[in-house]
Formats: sequence, structure tokens, C-alpha cells
Amino acid sequence: MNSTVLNSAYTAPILDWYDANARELPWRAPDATPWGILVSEIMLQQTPVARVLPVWDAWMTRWPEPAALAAEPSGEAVRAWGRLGYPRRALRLHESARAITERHGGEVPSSHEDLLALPGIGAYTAAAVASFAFKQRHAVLDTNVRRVLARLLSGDEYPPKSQTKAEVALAESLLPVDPPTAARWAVAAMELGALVCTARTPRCADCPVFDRCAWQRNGRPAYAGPPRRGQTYAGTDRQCRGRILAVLRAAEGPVPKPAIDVVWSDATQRERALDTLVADGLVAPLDDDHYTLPT
DNA sequence: TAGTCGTGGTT
DNA sequence: TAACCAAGACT
Repeated sequence: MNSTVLNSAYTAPILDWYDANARELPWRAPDATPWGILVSEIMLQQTPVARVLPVWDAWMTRWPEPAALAAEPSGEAVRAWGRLGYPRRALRLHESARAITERHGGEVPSSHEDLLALPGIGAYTAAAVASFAFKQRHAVLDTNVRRVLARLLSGDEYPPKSQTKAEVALAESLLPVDPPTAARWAVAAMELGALVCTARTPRCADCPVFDRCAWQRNGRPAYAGPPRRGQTYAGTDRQCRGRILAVLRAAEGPVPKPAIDVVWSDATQRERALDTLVADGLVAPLDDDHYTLPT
């Protein structure tokens, strides 16, 4: 028996499960554009679907194609980003819109290589857009898929802390040969991880591959590796930056420095945060002790 | 490669 | 209730 047949023992039930259980998300609709899919992928980085939905809708209404966003100042992207978090993503998405407009005739490129060259797009997002928007055959290895493969095939509760070559090789070995089917498999495996094979309380009773899950066969051993998290948020530069940026997003125009100072009491940390926001291009200093989103 | 980068819901 | 976690990228 060849490996394709062996793999289908895992892929086929998950593809069937996906057909019956997939969420209807706007970026999965038949009329979703590559641009809409790209925007969704950037917004979904480290961010739950529920929080992305309203922002994505507003974004696509305002900027239905890359050229529309490219014509605006980057600060408008930062403002429209709202409270999605990691606002440098908004900046990079704006840069990508300009690159797409200038280098690709306003059309989102379809090759993994060209996608990877865009700012804010790494290996995962390039593979995701190539797969979801253009139905190509790529290993789409996100946190969901890594967890599914760790449990199903490696017998571990969680994947390694950082992605390994072995994981990539495993994901590639599972890919259906037919590109459109590979694309459907990619989204199906992600959806299984998002809805059933979840991080903390997996719904194993609803799992289409429960009976061939290596983690189940192992007796569901608890994760034995080092702690997977660190870093509390309260009091960090990140929180301080978030407070400052929230002031600028809410303001119509330039904000006087004292209006920024009131959101954080530690002056040293506040100045450092403001400096890094300016260095990142998220905030523009004016010459009269005012600050604004970049224009 | 390990640290940094937001935000808010869930357990 | 504090910790965990959510379709990562970049340096």
C-alpha cells in the first residue's frame, strides 16, 4: 500500500467532517477575493475569529481592493485596525497593499515566493493565501494544524515550542496529491484544530479520527515539556504602547503631549514606549509637541 | 533563537 | 482569578 492510501486514512475522515461542520466565514465564501483572504489571514494572526469579523467587514467595505488602501495614509490603516492588537500588522498590510499596487498591477500575487516577499507575510501566511485563494498545494502549518498533528500522529498533547523541520516534513507527507484537495485539506485540518482538537479542552467525542489518534492510544499523557508561556501583560511596554495608541486612534487630529502623558504614570517607560512607537512608524511626532497617527 | 509585539475572552 | 490562549512575523 502506498503512502497516499495510508494518508487518506487520516485525511478522508477529516475532509468529510469539514464538509459537514465548517463555519461559514466571509473570507471562505465563494465570492471571497484573494485580497479579502489575505486581509483575513493578517488579521487572524494571533487573533480570534470573533474579534476579526466586524473589523474585516468594515475594512473590505472601505478598501475592497489593494489600490484603495494603498492610496490612503498608513495612519488610516492603523485607525481602522481598532483594537485587534499587534498594530504593526496594520502598517505592514498597508505596505503590502502599496507593494501589490506598484509591483503586481494591483492583483494579489499567487506564487508562494511573491507572497513571502510581502511585508508581514511569513511562511504560514504565504502558504495559507496560496492555498485558500489560489487552491495550490502547500503545507499550511499553523498552531491548530501543529497541535492536530502532534496529537494524531506523534501522540503528544502539544507540539514543540518552536516549529521543527520534522513537523514540516510530516505535514508535507500528508498532503493530498490533487492541489484543490490539498487546499481543502489545509483548511479542514485547521478547522478541526479550531473547533474540536482545541488546546485546553479538546472535544474528542466529536472527533472524526478519534479511533486512530496516537495521543488517545497513549492514554492522553499530559504535556511534559517546559512551560509554554511567560510574560504577564500588566505593566509591560506593550500595555503602555497600547494605551498611547488608543489615545491617538480616538482623536480626530494631532494630540498634545500632555493628553498622552496622562495614560501612563511611569515617565521613563512612557517615553520609551512613545519612542518605539515613533520608530515603528505607528506614531508621527509633529514639531509643536503634538503627536498623530502617520499621515 | 529567544524576545518582543496587543487585546480580551475563557477556564 | 490569574493564567492561558487566539489562522505569526520579525529581529
